[in-house]
This record gives sequence, structure tokens and C-alpha cells, in this order.
Amino acid sequence: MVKPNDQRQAGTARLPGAHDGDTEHRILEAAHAVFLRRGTAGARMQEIADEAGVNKALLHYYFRTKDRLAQAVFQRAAQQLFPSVLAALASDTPLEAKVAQVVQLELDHLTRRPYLPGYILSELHHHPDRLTQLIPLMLGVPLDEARRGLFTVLRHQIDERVRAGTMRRIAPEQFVVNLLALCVFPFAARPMLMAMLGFDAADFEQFIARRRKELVPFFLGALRP
Amino acid sequence: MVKPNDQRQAGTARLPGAHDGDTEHRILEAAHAVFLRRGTAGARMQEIADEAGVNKALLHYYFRTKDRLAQAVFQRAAQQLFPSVLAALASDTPLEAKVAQVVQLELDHLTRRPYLPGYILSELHHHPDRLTQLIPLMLGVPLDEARRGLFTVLRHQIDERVRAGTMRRIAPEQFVVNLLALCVFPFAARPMLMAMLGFDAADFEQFIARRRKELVPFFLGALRP
DNA sequence: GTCTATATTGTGATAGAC
DNA sequence: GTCTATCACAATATAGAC
Repeated sequence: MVKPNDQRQAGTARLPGAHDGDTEHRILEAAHAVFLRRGTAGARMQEIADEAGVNKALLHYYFRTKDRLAQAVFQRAAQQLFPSVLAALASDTPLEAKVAQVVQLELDHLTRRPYLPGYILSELHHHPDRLTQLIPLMLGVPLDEARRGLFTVLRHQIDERVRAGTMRRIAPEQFVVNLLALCVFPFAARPMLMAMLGFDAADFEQFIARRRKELVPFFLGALRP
Repeated sequence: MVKPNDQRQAGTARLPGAHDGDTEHRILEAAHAVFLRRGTAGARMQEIADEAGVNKALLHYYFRTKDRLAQAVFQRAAQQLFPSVLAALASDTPLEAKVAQVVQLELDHLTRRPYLPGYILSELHHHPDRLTQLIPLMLGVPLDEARRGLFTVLRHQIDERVRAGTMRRIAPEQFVVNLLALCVFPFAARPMLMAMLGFDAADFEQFIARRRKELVPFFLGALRP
């Protein structure tokens, strides 16, 4: 009388004991899906087990507690989102090309995973420390060193343009936040925007497709002297 | 052996039976604080009762269920955030002044309530319908009518500028999303940004103070032809 | 209206057979 | 490694005295 549905999902039915090589991985995938859908606090271990096609007890066998599983999922999610963008921002690519690169990278990625930003931001709101522990692991350098690297490169590139008279002065922190805001916000606010603008999923995708072309000129235009 | 702390908080101790006029209101305030801090799913009725200085049972007396209480809080929060901005966006104020007005309105408001955007976005992610029911109530007109009103005004104002050669063409939807993104994102992503940029609370406030001056030129600059 | 006490269910976690 | 069964307690909700 509890859950009438079979433990295994339709398309992914597996014979009991038929290790597909990695049960742990399947659990992590399922947890990822459920945590993103329900939020960490709203997620249930039972739902994750169902989605993974295994028993609840197995989640504890592999991850011990719900919190550890949540940490693992957050780490995975953060690794999908941060390293590529941070690397692009900190690279030696000329500033204008860098902006284009970040915009394309972000919109491509977030189009495929629209719920990632909302999850990351929400999770970080309730566990502000989860990221600081992680950045060194992802980038291979201490946190403050990563910051210094990123912002000295940017500051230098901006200074160059300002001296050449091709760009208005802007603090690198504001530069980064503005760029990320324009890329990420539409996804983080997706449900709100869809309600406000009267969009369905297809409208939203088209809206993003348009941004893909218009965002770079918009952003660079804002910095013209 | 459960919770060692008294039901009533230190500074707000009230005598039992001493109606301060409105217990229901005190509960709503407490619920607002707790829901914003923990998220709806993570919030506990006990914590809300403690914060309100009343018994758990009273929450059910006034609001019947946790979900109804959550709805009430969301409605309150949304009313603090949306009507003023939507009114400003839909007004007849010239476009440039309107941008300045929205930026000031948003940054002022969100500086005082930094956690509001995160809460609203997260809540909307898990209950996408909560807003559509609400907009008509807040604005006094049907949802699609509100949308039409907002976007026809904006489209008209933008067209005017484009014809005068003082502004690049942009879809009103992109206009609004860009403006909101630049205002709201820093608050929604506050914990992430503070970690990335190495900010403490004071740094963050200063960062926002700077945006207050720079955001309007940035945004309008992006629209120059 | 407000409280205490209790019912009832949900949920993370463990024990132990296979 | 995977399952079934169960524990222990947390959390929402209700009953009923005052």
C-alpha cells in the first residue's frame, strides 16, 4: 500500500545482482537527479533508491549518510560548472574573445543542465562552506591563490584596454559578476521568468538561443568608453 | 532532553496570554525568518514556534498545515519584491529614468533583505505555480493582461529610441531580463560570490554600493547604437 | 486563544540473512 | 554487494484541558 511502482524504472530495468560495472555510479546519478529536482532538504533517500533501481540500504552502504551523499552530489555538480568557466576567465585569451568564450561555454552548458544553477545557489545558501573546501580541490591551488590569479590577469587586461582608450574602467570583480549575472540568472530564475513572460519550454530555449548572439555585443557595448 | 532553550526568545519575552494584538502576525514574521533561513523543506514548525514565542500547536490553529503557512509566507515575500518593480517597469517614465529607478529600487530593497531573492527563486523552482496564482492578486489584473501592459509600454519606448537613433534594438523581454539579472543575481548568488571573491559582509555591501552608481551607465551604455 | 499531551506517519539509519 | 526487516526518532498534525 506504499509505493505501487516497481523499484526499477522502465527503460533501465536490471537483473538483481547484474552489476552493470558500477552501482555506486548509478546511485550518484540518481541522487543528482533527485537532489536537483527536490533540493537537498526536500529529497528522500527512498526516491533516490527507486530512481537508481536499488534498495535504500545500499545508499547507506556506499555513502553512509544522506549528508555525505549530498556532499558527493554537490561536488559533482560544482565540478560540472566551475572549473571550465574559471579556467576560461583566468586564461590569457584576449578580453573580447574571452567574453565570447565564457558566454558560449555557459549558455551551452546550462542549456543542457538548466537546473544546475538553481541547485548550486540554493545549496550554497544553506551550506556556504561547501564551496571554499572544494575550489582548491578543483583547481589544484589554494583558494586565495586562485583568486589572485584570476583577478590579476583580468585587471591587467582591463588596464590595457583602458590605456588604449578602447574600454571604460571597471573593477574586475564587477566585470565578472556582470558577465556571470547575464549568463546564469536566466537559468536560476527560469521558473520565475517563464511565469512572468508566459513562456513554455520551447519559448525559453529560443529566448536563450537569441541571447547566445546578443549577449556578447551587449556586454562589450556596455564597456565602450 | 530535547530542546533545552525556553520557548520564548530573550529579547521578546511575552507573558502567556498577553496578546500583543496579533499573534498571527508574529507567527508569520517568525515563519518568514525561518523559511528564508532554512528553505521551505528544511524549515521546522518547532523552530518557527520557538522564534515566535508560542507553542507549535498554535501554528496549526492559525494556518492549519505547514504548506498553508509556507504559501502565506511566499505571498508576503513576493509582495515585498514584485509589485514595486513591476509597477516601475510598466510606468510611463522615460526609459533612461526608468532604468535608474528600477536599479535604485532593487538595490535598496535587496540590501535590506539580501536573502529574499534566493528564497523566491528556490521556492519557485519547487512550486512553479505559486507565482502565476499570485500575480493577478498583486496587480489586480489577469496575468496575461499584466504581461501585455508591461511589454507593450516597453516595446513602444524602445522603438522610439531606436527610431531616434539613440538606442540599439533589443527585445523588451531581453531588456527586462538583463536589467533584473544585473540587479538581482549578486544577491541570489551572494554566498557563491563571497566565496569566489573572498568577501566578508562589509565587502559585499561596499560592492553593492559601487554597483548602485555604476550599473545604470553600464546598462544604458550597452544599449548605445 | 493558548497550552500540554499524544497520535500518526515519515525518514534516516542499522542488523543480519543471503 | 544486495536484499528484507526493523529500529529509533523526528516532524506534522490533532485532541482536549484550561
